[in-house]
Amino acid sequence: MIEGRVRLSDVARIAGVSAATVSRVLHRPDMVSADVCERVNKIVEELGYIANPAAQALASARTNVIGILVPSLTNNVFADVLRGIYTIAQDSPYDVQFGNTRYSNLEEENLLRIFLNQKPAGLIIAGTDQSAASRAMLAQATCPIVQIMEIGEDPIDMMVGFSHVDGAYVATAHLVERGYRRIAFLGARMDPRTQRRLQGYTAALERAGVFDERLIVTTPRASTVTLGCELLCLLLEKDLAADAVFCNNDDLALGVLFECQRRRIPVPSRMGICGFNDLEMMAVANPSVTSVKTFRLEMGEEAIRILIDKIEGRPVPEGPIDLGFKLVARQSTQGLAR
Amino acid sequence: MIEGRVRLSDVARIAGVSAATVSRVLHRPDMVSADVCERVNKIVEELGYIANPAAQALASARTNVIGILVPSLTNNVFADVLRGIYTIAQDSPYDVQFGNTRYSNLEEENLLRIFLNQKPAGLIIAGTDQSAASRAMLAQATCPIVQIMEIGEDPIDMMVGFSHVDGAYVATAHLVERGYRRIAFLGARMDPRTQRRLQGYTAALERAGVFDERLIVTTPRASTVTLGCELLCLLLEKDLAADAVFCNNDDLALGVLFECQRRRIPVPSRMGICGFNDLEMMAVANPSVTSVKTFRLEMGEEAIRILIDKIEGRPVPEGPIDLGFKLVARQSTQGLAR
DNA sequence: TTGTAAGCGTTATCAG
DNA sequence: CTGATAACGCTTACAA
Repeated sequence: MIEGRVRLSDVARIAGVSAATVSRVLHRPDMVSADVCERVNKIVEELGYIANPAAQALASARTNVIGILVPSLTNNVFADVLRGIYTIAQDSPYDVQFGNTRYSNLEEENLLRIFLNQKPAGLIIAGTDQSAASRAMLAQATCPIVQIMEIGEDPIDMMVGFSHVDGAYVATAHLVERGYRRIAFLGARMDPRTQRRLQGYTAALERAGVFDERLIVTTPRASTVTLGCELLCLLLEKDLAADAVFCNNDDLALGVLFECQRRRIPVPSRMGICGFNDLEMMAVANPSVTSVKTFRLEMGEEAIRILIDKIEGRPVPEGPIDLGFKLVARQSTQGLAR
Repeated sequence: MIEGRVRLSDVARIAGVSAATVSRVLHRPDMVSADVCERVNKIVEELGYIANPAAQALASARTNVIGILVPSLTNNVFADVLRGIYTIAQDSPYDVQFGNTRYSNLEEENLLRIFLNQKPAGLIIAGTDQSAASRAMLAQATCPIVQIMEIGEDPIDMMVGFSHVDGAYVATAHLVERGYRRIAFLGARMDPRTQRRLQGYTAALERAGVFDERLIVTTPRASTVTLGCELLCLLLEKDLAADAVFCNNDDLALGVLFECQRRRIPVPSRMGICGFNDLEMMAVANPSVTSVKTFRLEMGEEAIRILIDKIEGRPVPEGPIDLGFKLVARQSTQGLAR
């Protein structure tokens, strides 16, 4: 038994070869004769040798770390994206390391500095609204980078997402098409993606000639179901004869549904409700709630897939990858009572 | 301007001191004269020097990484715990690194091997049901370890959690006390903590003399709101005159509520519903849903707090830390119609 | 209080 | 195809 950790040199000594050879067996087996390869592998196995990542990183000036920068780790939406990333990363030689920017450009810069300092193999970063400082750091980075969640102007490198403006536009147009006219917007957090949804909402209503700015109710607070209840209360207090709400996300929509039930406001005959993201529960709520399905899992999977492809020198699709969205019309927007 | 990354030696050269001194300024400022200290710090600042973590780890044979091993990163419950951990870790010199064991002992072993190989500063691991192999590895580890989520027998090192058996017992006893008699158990995933909740449920009903094994409906699938609907359907199909359900968690409970609404089964007058964890939305559902509040954020915070205390040699509480739980009775268990 | 110098465990260059 | 040997950037006795 070897005292302490098993090192490369231990494997080498026991296999009767040099450390360099063991290293080659592990990284470039094609450069080593088959029998040496096999013998070394057996000993690696027997000894349970695991490379010291610090030494590897130091010697090779690179790591197998893929850094992920998102504004929240726990929010349903990002949780799904992370799950997608994780799924693919599991079967790859890369370790993912998550950083939580907490919706702050400053925190993003700090994390970026730390991550980049580790010479990561690649980087995934949420959104397209990085600060100038972050942009500068990213521009200097030598590793591939994928921006996720949105599709936008001048990608830093690669990009996979969808148009929040269009998603909101389609949802709002659907409400108009179902006969709703006094359509409110309920928004929480008001991060860049929420702002874009507000844009889409506005565009759709202006096009239909029924836009009324007073129907927009927002808050910087993080969205929760409870907050959905509260925002609906705020809206109703304004007494603007709202007959539908487009919610920035499904948590709010569910809260609106609960609050309507509590106030005996019939959904959808007196109040239409549309959410965003299409969380699993929207389909089974009662009434079921219309939402805009987004492909969060797929976004994570695709992002890390093309990132790894690029890291390993394989060809990747040209230009931003638009995963789109899908309006899922359900009971909650079936139209007003006639 | 220095080409490439700024190294310790660059700082040393410009400050006119040795590399060792710079290292001391950064780690043991008390060993260095005040003015040298100040001068070095200024240059570190100016140059934007950030230590190469790989070199640090290699030279010092330790890291500032705290490893976190949980069965899921996205499940609401763990998401909250992780958030608590993150909050505290942010203001510490430690980096947290998450590992997802996906409810598998085997994956846990593999991750443990990888983590331990990095000589982490500390480890947080969910649950008390580690495999023999994992236990052995943990026993050999030289860093402090905190087991979270549960309180149980022979802690490996430190422990912070609560009793799932007791939580379920109290919830079930509450249903009995409110007059329900045909109380079903709906459980998903059936991980160790769910099993213990089932134990508590069973104990409470046996004590009340109303235990009926046929009322237990479980599935290995992961819990979702949709699954709550499905499990209730399964239960009702059995035609056992169930008059209440204790759900393994709040997702299921919400699904049960929706399904009851759909089937026009009045809650709570014909069907009582109790969840577990007390997610934010339970309070605003309609009717509001009774649940067992658990202190997930606090669990994460406390776990990493005592871990860091121990790492840094400060005294830590003796024995497991029981954070308890709290039954929150709401409309959904107000009793049967008389 | 400060500097010198020897590693830490790999990888990579260059011969052979 | 394989083996020496010199980095990689930092920490830490040990000396001064």
